[in-house]
Amino acid sequence: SVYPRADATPIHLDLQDTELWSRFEALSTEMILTKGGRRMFPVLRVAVRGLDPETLYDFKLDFAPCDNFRWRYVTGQWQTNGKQDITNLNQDRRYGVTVKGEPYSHPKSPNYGRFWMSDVVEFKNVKLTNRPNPVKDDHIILNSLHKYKPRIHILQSVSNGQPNVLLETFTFPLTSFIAVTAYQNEEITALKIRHNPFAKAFQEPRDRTD
Amino acid sequence: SVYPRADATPIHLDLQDTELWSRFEALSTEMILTKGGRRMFPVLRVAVRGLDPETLYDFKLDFAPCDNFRWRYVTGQWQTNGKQDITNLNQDRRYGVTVKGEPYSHPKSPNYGRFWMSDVVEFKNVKLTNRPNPVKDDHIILNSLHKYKPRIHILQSVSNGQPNVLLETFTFPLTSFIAVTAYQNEEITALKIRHNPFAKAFQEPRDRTD
DNA sequence: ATGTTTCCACCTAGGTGAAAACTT
DNA sequence: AAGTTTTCACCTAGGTGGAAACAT
Repeated sequence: SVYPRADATPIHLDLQDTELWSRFEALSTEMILTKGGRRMFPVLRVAVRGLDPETLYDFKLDFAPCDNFRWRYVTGQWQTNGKQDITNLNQDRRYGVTVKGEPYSHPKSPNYGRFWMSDVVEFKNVKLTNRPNPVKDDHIILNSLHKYKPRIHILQSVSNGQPNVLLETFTFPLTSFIAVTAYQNEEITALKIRHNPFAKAFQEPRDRTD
Repeated sequence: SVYPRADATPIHLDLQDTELWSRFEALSTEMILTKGGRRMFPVLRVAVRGLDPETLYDFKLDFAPCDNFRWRYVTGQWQTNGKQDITNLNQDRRYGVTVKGEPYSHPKSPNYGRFWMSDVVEFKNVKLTNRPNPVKDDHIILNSLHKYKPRIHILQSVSNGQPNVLLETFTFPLTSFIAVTAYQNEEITALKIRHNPFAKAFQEPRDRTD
């Protein structure tokens, strides 16, 4: 049995770190794919409002293709190949156009609205890969040199053998990116190194004004 | 509304690593308390059977006092002080005799029976402390030189504002221990160093027969 | 030519018991 | 004397981009 929403408050997700995302977006964000799976940086983080505190939800993440092109980086610019490439798309009954495989389920799913709203929800452990059949369920398969936008799906968790109910899907245009196996734009590399603590080995000392 | 159990299958928890626990138990197990919280070693791990796959459960862990004594280690033996010490006990309406504070909630709670039964449930991140008011909710307060036995509580997660229903409590006598701020029995220290990978710095090379 | 894979040094993050300092 | 607290070197575990090797 599905719990009806207690009220008509709209569900609202506030993307965090918008200033950082904007700096990447201004350069065209790139995300690395590896066989073993690579985390996203920046991490997709959202503050949540408008859930029923006592209802159970799943949070899921996937990546919708922004277009049907293959992209290339030439003379400092991202360009499309000109021709469409639809071999990597498929249609999912539940979520619409997306990529192969299941969406990534936030590891705290299922949980109550009260929990999801109590702190920023972050997808820091999802890993992007180009391996066709990843071993772990925290891996999402993407195609290199294709452009994607992250989507968060909120489902009402009903169980009792019934499929969960998709309540709403949120997309975050500011966080769209081109998947790559090696960084193309060296300004992107520099921005990753500057802000990702795990890349500290590559930081050069910098003055305090930036 | 509470889901009735689908059948009368008894819930069953199988303690894992019983051989290792036995070796500690034979020496009287000790667990370290620190201000910042210390993990247990060995880790409490159980295989679960008999849950309804589609019903939602919480798994909780706490520590029941084995007695009302304060213990001391003299001339290679653990002895009671002789006098009772009841200042550190209190009574909890839901769980019976236990220690101060809330039980530790397994971080995957709430989840479906199907999930809990799909793999061994391990409480590797719970931390034992003697700090009166721990900052984190993964800390459990114990009293040094007192003896405890771990208990796992299985609750049916109902939410909708109602309190969860305690279905059953399991105790694991083989895993009982005396809480200490420094190891007393050097054979316990040696056994910890031999089997805990984080203590590898203190391992001496040993032959392959043990 | 273009794109991918592997291996690596160098980090983050945090779990060990030892030993010395401290408390009562 | 007995027990606690702090600091530390040394680990586990795993996330970075670079660079060279590899593939097509």
